[in-house]
Amino acid sequence: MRVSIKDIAKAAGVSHPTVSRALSDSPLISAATKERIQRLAQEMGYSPNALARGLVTRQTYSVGVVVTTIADPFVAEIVQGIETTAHDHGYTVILCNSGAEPQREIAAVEMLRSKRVDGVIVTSSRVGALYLEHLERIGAPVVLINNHNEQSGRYTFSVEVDNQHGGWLATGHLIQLGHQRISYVTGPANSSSDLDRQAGYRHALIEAGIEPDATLIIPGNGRPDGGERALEALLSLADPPTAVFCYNDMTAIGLIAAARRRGICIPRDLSVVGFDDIVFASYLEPPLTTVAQPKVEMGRLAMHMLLSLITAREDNGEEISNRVVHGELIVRASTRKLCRRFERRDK
Amino acid sequence: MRVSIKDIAKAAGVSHPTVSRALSDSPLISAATKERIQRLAQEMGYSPNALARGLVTRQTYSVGVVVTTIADPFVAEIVQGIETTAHDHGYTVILCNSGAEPQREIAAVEMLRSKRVDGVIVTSSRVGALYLEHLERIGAPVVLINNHNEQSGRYTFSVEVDNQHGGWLATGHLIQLGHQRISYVTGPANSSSDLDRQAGYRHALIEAGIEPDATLIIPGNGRPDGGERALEALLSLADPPTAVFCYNDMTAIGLIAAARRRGICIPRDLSVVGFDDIVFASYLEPPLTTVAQPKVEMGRLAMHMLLSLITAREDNGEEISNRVVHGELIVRASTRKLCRRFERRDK
DNA sequence: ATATATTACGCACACGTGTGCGATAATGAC
DNA sequence: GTCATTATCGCACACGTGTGCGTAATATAT
Repeated sequence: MRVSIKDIAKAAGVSHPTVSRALSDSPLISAATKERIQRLAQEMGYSPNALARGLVTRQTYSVGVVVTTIADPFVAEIVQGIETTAHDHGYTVILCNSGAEPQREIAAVEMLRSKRVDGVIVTSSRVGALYLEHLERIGAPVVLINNHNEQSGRYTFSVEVDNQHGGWLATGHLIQLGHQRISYVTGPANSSSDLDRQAGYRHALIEAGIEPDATLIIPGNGRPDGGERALEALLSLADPPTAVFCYNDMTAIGLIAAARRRGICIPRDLSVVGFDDIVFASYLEPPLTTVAQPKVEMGRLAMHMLLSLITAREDNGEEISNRVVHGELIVRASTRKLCRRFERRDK
Repeated sequence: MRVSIKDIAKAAGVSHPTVSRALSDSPLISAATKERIQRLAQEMGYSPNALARGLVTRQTYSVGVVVTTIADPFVAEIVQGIETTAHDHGYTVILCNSGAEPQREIAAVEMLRSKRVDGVIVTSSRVGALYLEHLERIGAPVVLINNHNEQSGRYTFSVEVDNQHGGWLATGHLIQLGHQRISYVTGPANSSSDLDRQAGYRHALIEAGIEPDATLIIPGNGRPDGGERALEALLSLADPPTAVFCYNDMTAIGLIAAARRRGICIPRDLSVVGFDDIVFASYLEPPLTTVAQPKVEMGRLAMHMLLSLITAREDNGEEISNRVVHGELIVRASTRKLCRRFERRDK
C-alpha cells in the first residue's frame, strides 16, 4: 500500500524513472534490469497509484454511469452490460443513482467531473436542458441510452431502441388479434421513450383505420403502482378497452396484479402487452407478451461507443454515429384473440 | 475542465496556496479576498481535481462495491442502499461485477487498490481464503454483507441477516401448517448463507421431532433455472415432499414456473417458501410466502459501518462490531395447511 | 584508432493540490 | 515612538507518476 516506485528504485539501486519505464515494459530498459525490477515490484507488493498516474496522463480509465435507480431490473441489466465490457477494457465504473431528482443528478455529474472520468453514460430517462449543460461542462464524451438528444454530434451520442417501432409492433400485434379498443398506459412524464412508444401506438391504430381515442391514454409512472392505478382508471371508463399496451413490463406487472384482485382474467377479459422483457416477464402468470429490448447488448454497445469516443478524441472522431437497435415482439400468454361476445358489444 | 487553482491565482493576483485556502474556507484568509476568489472560481468554471487532492490527502472519498452480478434484484436493492448513503456522505461508489469468477474478482480488487479506495463492501457470496488475502492487502477497511468472516476484527467486519433464524422461521411455518416432508433447495455451492439457512431448516425439523432426511436436500444455484431443475429432481423422489423451502426467491420463482408446466398446483399440491422478499415476490402467482431481508437497510448499515471504520482509523476503532439483522416471515399465498389426503398417504 | 550510431540510464520538470513555516504589514499597548 | 501581537499572505516542499532530453558507456563502421 505504501510502497512507491521510489522505494523500488532505492531497493534496486536505480532511479525512479527507470522503474517507471521497466514496469511499463519500455524498450529503453535492458531486459535484465527490467526483469529484476518487475520481480522486485512483485515481491514488495507494489500497487501503482492510479491517482498519480491519472494526474499526469490525464486518463483515469474510469467512466461514470448515471441511472435513476439501480433497483429497476431493466436498468440493472443495462448496467451489467456496461460494467462487463468496461472491465474487459480495463475501465472502472462509477455508479450514480439520481433517484430522478434533478438536484441530486447535477451533484452526481459535478462529482464525476471532479473525479475526471474519461466518459459518461446516462440512462436516466429525462435529460433537461439545464442538466445537459452541466453534462457538457464535464469535458468528456457522453453516451445517452434511450434518450433522444437533438443536438447529437460534438461529444454526445446515443444508443436507443426504436421505441416507435416497438410501440407499433406491440399495438399491431393486438390489432391483428382483433382488438379495436386498445389502451396505452404511459411511463414517467416527459420521457422521450414514452412519447415515441405512444407515437408508434398511434401510428399502428391509424394504419389499421382505427381512430385514436384520447380517453384511452392512461397516465402511469413506469412502476407497478402506476400500473395498478391505471387498471382502476381503465375500468372506470364508459367504454373500457379489450387490450392494453403498457409503457414497460413493470407497469404491466402492477396492472396484472390489480386485475387479478378484481377478478379480471387475463388474457380472456383483457390482453396485456409490456415492453423491455425483463427477466420476470416470462415467470409471470400469465407469461407476459412484450417487446424485448436487448438490454445487456445495449449496455455493451454504449460502452463500446464511449470507448471509441475516448480513444478517438484527437484522431478521426467523425465516423461515430447514433445507434438504433430494434426491439423484438415476444408473444407469450397475456394476449389472445378477441372473443366474439366482446366484438358484439362493440357494434 | 482545464482551469486550476493556479489559473485562479493568476487572475486574482495572489498565490495558489491562497486560493486553496480560500476555497476550503480557511480562517487564515481575509473575508474580502475569500469572497473574491470564490466568485472568481465560480465564474471561471473551476472544478477541483479530485486526483491531485486525493494524492496529497490520501483520501479519495470513493468506496469499492464488489458483487457477483448487479442483474440480481436482491443485490441491486442492497447496492441501492449503499449508493444512496454513500452519496449522502460525499462518497462515490465504484461498482465491480465479479460474475463469481475468482480471477475476475481478484482483478477487481487489485483495481480498487490501485484507485486507492477508502473502503470496500463485498456482497459476493463466497469469500475464498485466497481472495480474503488479496482483500487484506488493499489496506482499507472491508465490510462483508451476508458473509461470515471468522477472523472478524482488524479492519474487516460484516453485516448479515440471521440466516439460521430465517431458515428456522420458514421451516417452522411449514411445520405449523402440518407438513412433515419438507425439502430444502440449496443456493450457490460453498456459500455460508446457504449453510446457515440449511442449519436453521434442520434445527426446526429436529425441534418438531421430525427426522431430517438427506434425500430431501436438493441442489440449486440461487437462480430460476436451478429452481426448475430442483422441481424435477424433487418429483422423481420415491416419497416426494409436500412442501419446499428454497434458498431464495429467485430459486422459488423457477420452481413455481416448472410446477405450473407440470400441472402441479401451488399451494394445493406443494407449499413453497422463499427467502429475500424481492420486489417480484408479491407479484407472483401465487404471491410468494418468504422471509424478508431488509435489503436497502442492510446496504445502508454496511455503508455506515464502513464510514465509521474509515473515520475511526486513528481514533477509537474498537467500538465497532459485526451487525446481525433479523429476517421477517411474510406469509402470502404459496403456502397452506397440508391436505388430509396427503397425510393419509404418509401413513 | 577515430568517428558515429546505439543502448541504457539519470536529471529535471510537470500534473494539481495541501500545508508548515517564515515574512510582511497592520494593529494595539505602553 | 518602540515593541509585541495579530492578521494575511507567499515560499517551498510534498504526494507518486510519466516523459523529454542529456549523458556516459558500449557497439559498429570507416
